[in-house]
Amino acid sequence: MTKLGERIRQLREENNFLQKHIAAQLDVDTPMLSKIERGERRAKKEQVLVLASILNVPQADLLTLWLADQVYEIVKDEDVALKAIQVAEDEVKFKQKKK
Amino acid sequence: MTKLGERIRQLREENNFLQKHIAAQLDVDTPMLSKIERGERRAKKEQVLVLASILNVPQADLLTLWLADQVYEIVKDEDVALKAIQVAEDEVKFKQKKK
DNA sequence: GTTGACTTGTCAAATATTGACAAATATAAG
DNA sequence: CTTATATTTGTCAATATTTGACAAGTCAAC
Repeated sequence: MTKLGERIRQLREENNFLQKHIAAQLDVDTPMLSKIERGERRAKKEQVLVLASILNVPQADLLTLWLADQVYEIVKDEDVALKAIQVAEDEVKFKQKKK
Repeated sequence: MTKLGERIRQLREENNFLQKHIAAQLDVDTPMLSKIERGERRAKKEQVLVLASILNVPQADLLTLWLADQVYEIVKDEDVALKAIQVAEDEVKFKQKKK
């Protein structure tokens, strides 16, 4: 289960959309959307943006979940997961300052 | 430049080892080690463990940098980088609690 | 038992990553 | 300047991973 997939499904159901409907706009078949919702496949960034517009939420919201899923996937089985995330976070903060 | 690559080079120079020497123990050629040090190629996890033992530092230290590099690579160009990292961090913390 | 929504499994095609090599550059020594 | 050693750069085929598409499956409502 991915954060993004869960959120997409939640929003889709709130809006009473069928997978068929969303999938068509993403230009994939329903099995693919099903897999994205269940976290079996990763959406493309471009698809995340389209999803945000279909589901009427800010792009940043879904992009955040999309990235968070990828980060989590990398560290999830590691003892040093938290430490690694914090090192990366520090670097992001450092680079942002410089900008 | 990656955190891991910089650290490897630093440790290698502190110990006066040549790339040739380290590369042999990693079972790669020196161009490959050069690229790992400069962050042009990613080391395998197994190689990171060997590096820790060659360079006499705790495995966790290098693994942390190795993971942090990967996390940073994912989020580095994104506006929501920080938020995404924090979401992932929350999930790591949550899962750790459950264990 | 037919329909509609969704899921599962499989596969080849597209894409990305890897390791190896030759060649280039850099540095230092004689 | 020429040689020797260390490191870097560029390229390429081999390998691995990801992707999209399809057929077939489950499940629930009717």
